[in-house]
Amino acid sequence: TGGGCAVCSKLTSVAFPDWAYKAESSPGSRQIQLWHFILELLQKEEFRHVIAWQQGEYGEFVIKDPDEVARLWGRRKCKPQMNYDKLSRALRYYYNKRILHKTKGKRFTYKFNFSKLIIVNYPLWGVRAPSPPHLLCQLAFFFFFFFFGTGIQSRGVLPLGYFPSPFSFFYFESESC
DNA sequence: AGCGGAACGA
DNA sequence: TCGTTCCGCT
Repeated sequence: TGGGCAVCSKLTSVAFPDWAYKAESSPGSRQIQLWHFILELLQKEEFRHVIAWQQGEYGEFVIKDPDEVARLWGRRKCKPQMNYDKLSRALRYYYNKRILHKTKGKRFTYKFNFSKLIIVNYPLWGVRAPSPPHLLCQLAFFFFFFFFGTGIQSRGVLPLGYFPSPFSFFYFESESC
């Protein structure tokens, strides 16, 4: 069912669905989710040749090497039989959840719905890193995306590379298969 | 390449 | 619930 997060609700007066705030991949918590993993790869320069942000629109990314992304995802989930066909099916389930959508006409290109993702996840950020600077930054982003929504055109004001950094708290290198 | 139904499972 | 696996269709 819908569910709701007490902390989120206090900060925003809105109850979010379960998937939105149960974002942790920390020990004892739930497993990593695919869109976290995608964000993680996007964040690291060493994977630029595999997956990268697309210039032009915020949140849009291109999978340059589908086989490699699938291999990496399979390794993380201990699913050696993973391939792009299966991975892309998982991505397609995000369409209805409004986490992602497909950029039509552009091969291997998808776009994050950042307005939704960041709004629902930034309150969580405050729980984990409640220091004043973080809170301020978090609130700034919150209102930025609240008012500007998802269809923001990149004008070079905010470098694309800066974008995924707020998500770094999601990820913890770990685990072996 | 991309889509979405169906069965399945942890 | 979030994929994984498989697959027919476009």
